[in-house]
Amino acid sequence: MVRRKLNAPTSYDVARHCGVSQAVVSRAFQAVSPISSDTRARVLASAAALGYQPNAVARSLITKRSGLVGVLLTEATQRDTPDVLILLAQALLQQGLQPLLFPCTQESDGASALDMALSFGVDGVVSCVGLSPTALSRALVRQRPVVLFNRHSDDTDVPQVACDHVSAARLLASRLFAAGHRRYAIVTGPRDAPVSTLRVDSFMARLAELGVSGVAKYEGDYHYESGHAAAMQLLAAAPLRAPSPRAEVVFCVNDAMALGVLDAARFALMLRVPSDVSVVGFDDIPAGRRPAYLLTTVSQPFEAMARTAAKLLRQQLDDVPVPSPQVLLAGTLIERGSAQLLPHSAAR
Amino acid sequence: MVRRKLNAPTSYDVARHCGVSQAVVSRAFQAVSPISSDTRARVLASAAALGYQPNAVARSLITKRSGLVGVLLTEATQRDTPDVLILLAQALLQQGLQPLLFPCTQESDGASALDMALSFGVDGVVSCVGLSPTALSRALVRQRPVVLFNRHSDDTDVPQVACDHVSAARLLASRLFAAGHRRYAIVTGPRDAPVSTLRVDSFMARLAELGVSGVAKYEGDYHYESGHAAAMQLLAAAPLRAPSPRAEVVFCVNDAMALGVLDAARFALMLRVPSDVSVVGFDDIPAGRRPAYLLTTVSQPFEAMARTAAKLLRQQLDDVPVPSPQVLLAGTLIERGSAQLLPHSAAR
DNA sequence: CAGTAAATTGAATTCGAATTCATTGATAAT
DNA sequence: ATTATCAATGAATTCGAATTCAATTTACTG
Repeated sequence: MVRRKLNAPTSYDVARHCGVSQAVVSRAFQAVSPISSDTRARVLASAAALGYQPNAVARSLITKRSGLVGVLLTEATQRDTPDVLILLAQALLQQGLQPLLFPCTQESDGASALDMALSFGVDGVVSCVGLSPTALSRALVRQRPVVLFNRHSDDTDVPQVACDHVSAARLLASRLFAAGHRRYAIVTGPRDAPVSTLRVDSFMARLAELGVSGVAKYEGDYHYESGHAAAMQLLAAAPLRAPSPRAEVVFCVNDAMALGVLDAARFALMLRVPSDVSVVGFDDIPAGRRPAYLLTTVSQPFEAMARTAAKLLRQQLDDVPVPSPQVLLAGTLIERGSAQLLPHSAAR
Repeated sequence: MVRRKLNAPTSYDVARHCGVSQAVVSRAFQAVSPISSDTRARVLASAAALGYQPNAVARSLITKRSGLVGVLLTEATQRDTPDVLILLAQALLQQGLQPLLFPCTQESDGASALDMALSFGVDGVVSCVGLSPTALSRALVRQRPVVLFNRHSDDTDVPQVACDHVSAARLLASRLFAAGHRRYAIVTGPRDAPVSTLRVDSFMARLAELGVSGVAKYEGDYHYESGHAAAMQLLAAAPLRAPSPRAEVVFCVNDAMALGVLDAARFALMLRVPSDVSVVGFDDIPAGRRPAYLLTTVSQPFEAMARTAAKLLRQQLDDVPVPSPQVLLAGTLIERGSAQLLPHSAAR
């Protein structure tokens, strides 16, 4: 029986076709290896004729390098910042790494996703999911670098790339204060969302430094609807309590909720934005850029973050020492119509 | 020297620890295999103690099954319908398949991405990218099933899952006609975008059947801005040519452009929607649902499509014959404020 | 032209789990 | 008691490419 077409040709098939040994075929496909350029050309010609491509599985079994990178992400990552995934994928690809996806339903699934990724032989991991120290160490012990993406770990040896939520939130607070605002409300994310907590706490801390107190809080869930609901409560027409007149500014920890607040304010509460109330968000989602919203917000530098994460991974894989593994990239304040960030006098 | 911690424990380590042979360890990790439940328990205990997990690379070398599925997608897929990727990923995961991503810059990169995927040992492929017959056959010859996602191939043996763009576009045309509209304009996607062509042609064909002619066309590029530009030209205040008064309806082949049309109409041209002009889109992106837009559109059943694609793949991998591999799933017309789809009398 | 260094090549081994096949032990049937 | 049957186990082989090491060829030196 002739070799059944079913299986892809192997290096032995090429070797036979070309009249050399299998070892030579293998060498022909490596950048640097002891082989004459003449032989290499002949081998590559045979390979092309047979439609041979090296089997990545067999290769990675012996080299312990697969070229695969596990990408751990939550549904939330994908829903709130859909760009992240494709930007990460492209950045990894540019470093010659294939992204292998591990969507986690829960933030707590991270550990098992990581183990799964390791069993698939990934060379490293980019995690948009929080990872426990023990889970992390399982990867690190096996020399599988992990880069945290917009997640924090107390282990300072683990490279992290994140938007500088703290500075951005503080700057936002400073600017709003400078623009004259004194009464604030905040729409937070879920209680256990680390990024939300970070943004809220930093914003509040800065306000406190500036002497602002009595900030109203509403716990949202990152979705548009909860922003809408928050506005209905926070900005209700008749303030129930005398000491808390309506907020002048609503800071939402993400844009989706900010859009909900905007719509509720305008269409349900008949408030004008920004004259009656200002609204600021965080993330710079496309919808917020449109004339219908013109949301003032903070843009996260996802592209730079993705590139940095991929580069950090590449460096660690190449055993290049990573000097300062904790990279915080500054977000950009984007002033549109929904809130003014500078005093009138300061605006040109 | 003790076994260096570097490498993960292997089945031999477990075998030694447990006092059995490597073959037994292997068997303990398979669902059906000749092994006593007692031995299996002991092996699994040892495995847990050592932190052993079967090495998926070695396994797939011998079994020729990796549990990996190549997901081919273009940047456009990700940009225009970001949900698709995560829905696909989750659907595949539910079938026990890990998505390995291959983002293609060009629609024409599909073939090389497919080859790459094959060399990584994927069990099958879901392609959101068009694939040439020769590329397709390379996969099929090796028994790697391919499912096309929202792409068409003339090869009727290749399973395809898609939104029924034709029916949806025709229905949209019928409904708009029934609502009394007679003057139409269309904002298309790029000339070579297959999905755009399909939607436009079907819409036009139905209009032609209904006796409508003189439909204005504008070639957009799927982006918000081109919708805006299209509206500025199509709906310009002073109609330049007598025989083409302003369109009553603008059909955009995707929502992003429809939002551009809406904003241009309202904010730049000071037209009221839908009384001066109606706007319909296609895709049902989140932004179109918000009070600021209320876009009438067609929703693609991405979740069902993703589930179907994953199931089709699973079935083929399990050698279950796939009866009718071409699955068209109906889109849903969603009437919001930007266009009326039924005659007043028909509306309850 | 002998003699050594350098460049190529091939045979054999390796990676880790799955699987075949022969063997052992136990149970059931006669 | 004795053979037939079956379940459980282990030794050895396999998957396909990379790599080590020895063998061979080629090139160069004095």
